Amino acid sequence: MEAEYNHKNIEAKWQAEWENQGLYKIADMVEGKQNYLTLVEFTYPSGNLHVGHWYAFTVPDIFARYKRMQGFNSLYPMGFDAFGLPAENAAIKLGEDPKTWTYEHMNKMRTQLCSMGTMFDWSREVVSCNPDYYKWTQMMFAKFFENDLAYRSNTKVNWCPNDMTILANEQVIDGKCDRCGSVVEQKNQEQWMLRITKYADRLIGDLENLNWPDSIKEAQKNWIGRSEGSEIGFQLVSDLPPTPSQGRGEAPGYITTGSRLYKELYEKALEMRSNPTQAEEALWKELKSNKQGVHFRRQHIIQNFIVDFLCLSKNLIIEVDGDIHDLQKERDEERTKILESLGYTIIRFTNNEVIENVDNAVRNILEKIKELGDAKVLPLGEDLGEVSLADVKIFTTRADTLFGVTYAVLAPEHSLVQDLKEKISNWTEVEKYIFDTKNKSELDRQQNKEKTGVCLKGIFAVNPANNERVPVWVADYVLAGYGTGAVMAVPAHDERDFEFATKYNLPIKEVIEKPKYFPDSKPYTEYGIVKDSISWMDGLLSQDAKKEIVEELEGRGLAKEVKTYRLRDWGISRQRYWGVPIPIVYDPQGTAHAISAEHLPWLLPTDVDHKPDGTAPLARSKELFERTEKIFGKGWTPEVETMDTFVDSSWYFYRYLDPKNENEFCSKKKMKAWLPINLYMGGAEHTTMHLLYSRFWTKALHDLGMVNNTEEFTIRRNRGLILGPDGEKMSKSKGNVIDPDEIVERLGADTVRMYLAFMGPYGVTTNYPWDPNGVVGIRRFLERVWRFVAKNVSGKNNIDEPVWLSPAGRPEDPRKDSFLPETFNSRSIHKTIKKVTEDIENFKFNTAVSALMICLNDFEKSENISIEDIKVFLQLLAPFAPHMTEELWHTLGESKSVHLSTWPKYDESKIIDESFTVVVQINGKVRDEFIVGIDVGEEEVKNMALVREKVKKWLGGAEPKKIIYIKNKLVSIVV
RNA sequence: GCCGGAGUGGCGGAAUGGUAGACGCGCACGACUCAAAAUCGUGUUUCGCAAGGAGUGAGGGUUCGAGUCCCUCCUCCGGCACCA
Repeated sequence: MEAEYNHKNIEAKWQAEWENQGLYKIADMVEGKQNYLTLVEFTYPSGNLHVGHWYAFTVPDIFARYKRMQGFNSLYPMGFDAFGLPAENAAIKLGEDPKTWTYEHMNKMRTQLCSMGTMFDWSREVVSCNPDYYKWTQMMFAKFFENDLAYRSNTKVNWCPNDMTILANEQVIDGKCDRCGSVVEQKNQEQWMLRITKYADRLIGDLENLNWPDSIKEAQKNWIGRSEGSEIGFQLVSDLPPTPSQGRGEAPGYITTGSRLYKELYEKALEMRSNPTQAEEALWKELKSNKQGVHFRRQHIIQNFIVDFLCLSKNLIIEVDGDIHDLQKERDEERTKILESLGYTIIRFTNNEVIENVDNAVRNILEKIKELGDAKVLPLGEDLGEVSLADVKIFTTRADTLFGVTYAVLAPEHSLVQDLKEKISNWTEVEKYIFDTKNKSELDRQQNKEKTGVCLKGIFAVNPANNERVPVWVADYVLAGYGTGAVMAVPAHDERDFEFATKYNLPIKEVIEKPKYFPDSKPYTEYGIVKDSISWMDGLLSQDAKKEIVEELEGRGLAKEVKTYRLRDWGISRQRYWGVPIPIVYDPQGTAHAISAEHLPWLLPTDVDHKPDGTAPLARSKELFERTEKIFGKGWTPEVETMDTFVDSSWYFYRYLDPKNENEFCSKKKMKAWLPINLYMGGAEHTTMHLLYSRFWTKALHDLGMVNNTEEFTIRRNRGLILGPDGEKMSKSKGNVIDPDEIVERLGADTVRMYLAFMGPYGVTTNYPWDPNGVVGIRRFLERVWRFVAKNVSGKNNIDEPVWLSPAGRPEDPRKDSFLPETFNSRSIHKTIKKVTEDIENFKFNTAVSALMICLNDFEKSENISIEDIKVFLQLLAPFAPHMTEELWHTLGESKSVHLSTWPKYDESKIIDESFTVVVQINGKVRDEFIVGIDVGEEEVKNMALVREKVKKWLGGAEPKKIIYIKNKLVSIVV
């Protein structure tokens, strides 16, 4: 045995030897062994291994090796996610063919990966760009198509102008392309979609039983974004002049809007607001700066009343004198003129009446209406005999605020906007607004959140709860893709609506108490008292109120409870070359047909210039078109788009189980043997992408009868990143990149593996900085192990007889009690077995390494260590440092691989200490400690504590009130 | 803003409600050496000569006892975000 640890020789030697032996070739089934599948995400053949790869692959390898030694038939597979943009872009840059580039880099990376000393079973390698792999990707897509899980749709898509392709929502980060960072544009385009939304509920529900971190579960739920609410029908009406003779006539009560009068007054009010006096301006300012301004709110409500009550009747105007703010006075003359010319009566309340108590003011108003007797108010839509132009469904989770609606908003893309353009008097303005919004990039939308919108003049929406007529706006703060693309705006209870209403001077109406009226029931609103501080999204309104309102409207067919999702269907079309061709052909009429299994794989053509120009390169393939016509007939054309690579990675793990199968993507038998996957370790960046897609894929395959399970990833743990020594993300520009090849060359793969395991707990998303000194510390440890074995073992490696390394410590009969000699070290090794085993189970590789270090420290201090103990130690170290331990294992006379040996078991009786340190606390502070034997009883220990000098001193003669004894730990004395 | 997670020495990090700082790095001193490196040994939260005191982001609370449990707040990291 060499005196010095030479990692280069050892690692090269054993990697070759293992390869020779086929040590890591794992059978599908082994008699008497349970299968255990440890999965890590297969890798992109970027062409160069970085520290991140080492962290991702070598630490889970420790786990897989440990499981194997524990007696499991442990599989740890690897493959290449070989289609996709980076490879393609790199190839283009170098003027190469993506295929050549990819295969070259895969070869290079395979060699690099082998240098890690992992137990990857390369006989099961999966390469997503191989036709015998993507054949199955295509087959699955075709099945999805036939079962309405794949469809073509013209939607707004995220377009990356640099990569010249569509991106999925998941691939847009902060409005930028997640690959190249370009600002993503919005574009309308046809593309292939997968109906992941159909699985939204199951994707949420099935999270329940997965052993995944809560953070991932929450993130997925969040991403899917289910919210439960109601869809409520609002009628859209035009503003035809009123026809007083029609309608319900006698029903007394409160109405607000409707009729030409409303229109006139509403517009007048708007004008007032858009062209305010100084006093009004001051008020708006106050509103904007002090959202909870009571003073304002009061006044504001009054103002709303003014607007509303202005419209109370055909011949009655009720007005609150607002001269305290100089608001109304100024306008009085003008308004009175208009009103009187229309033949209205004006009733005026003094400002004091209102300001003192708004509630009373309201009541007074109502009283006065009653007194007048003939003040008749007609519900809109009925009395006017207006024709409904259209129904618009809005989505809300706050149906309880229905009585606070003061306007409605349609998304600019909403189809009704186009449908009603004849009725919209300011169409030019509206059209321009829509055009402008369309051209906003995703980034613009996200960064510039100043609300904008245009009123659809000539159209009103009718609130079904109270038949109130409210104006309709288009605004891009309402998203076309969410809910129904239309909302009811309740500025008093929604911050966004509030902001918008404030900007455009729209009324704000607060619903304070449970609303009590519908057109058919008690006809007034309880506005209640405005409290001093009410927040915007207050929780004042109960679930009951919500339920009541929705039920009432449901009864009239105007509402229904619905669930809506943030999740969009998955757009998989890519206008790029290096991907799976979508297996669809179009007949001469343009109807899409899935390509049947006999023609799969539907090969990626090679006769194209694949430089991206925004159109699909496959469209330029003569061969592809000829092939299509040849097989399907004249006039048939191929689909020219390729698939998102997340499709490839959605099912790759199935293929590991049956990589050579030509008839099925994976036999059911093999699935049954290996699935579900026991452990899936990977990067946090896949939380709402790969992990979600893949779960969907499995469920879809399951529903099509193609796989057994609905979830395949039993345990998932996300890992963090390895940062540069400066604590920053590694990047060339920062010059903090650690090159693993260089470190492996200098210190060895075992050192790097073990250092990565030692950095901190695995399976949490903490990022750890690479410490160049820290890694040397691990190297030192391995050298110490080497020297320790070399020093003690030379010439004494007879494995039949436990060898006592120090003659002085040799006992009479080393096998008296067990096959392991009874020594201090025996206890030490048993403790270490326990600790390392438990820590690996919990992915706490760092403390497992620490336990091994402590064990070696003990060994070095000790006089006599048996060969058996050393061997156990090597076994425990083997998953971490597979090469070195293999070498030493053989040095100790073993002929079979240490990695095939059985994980040692500890003996509980060997771990128990004979004595322990009792800590004495007095009033919670540690004052003394002493050692007692394991079998000393509670009373005795307490008494021993009480008579100790230090304890007496601290007690100062005081009588203990209470003495608490914790077995084998402490005595706590309370005075 | 919402949802997760985390705040412990100079650093990475340890601690079933029971001696805070295991293990490693770094640093200091010592041994070996002509010397250096390597290696080995000793020490290393902080204030204090000591006895002793303080100490796990801040402030409260529960407890004989809190890094750990509860409440309020602050900071950092990750995810989502005009989602009605």
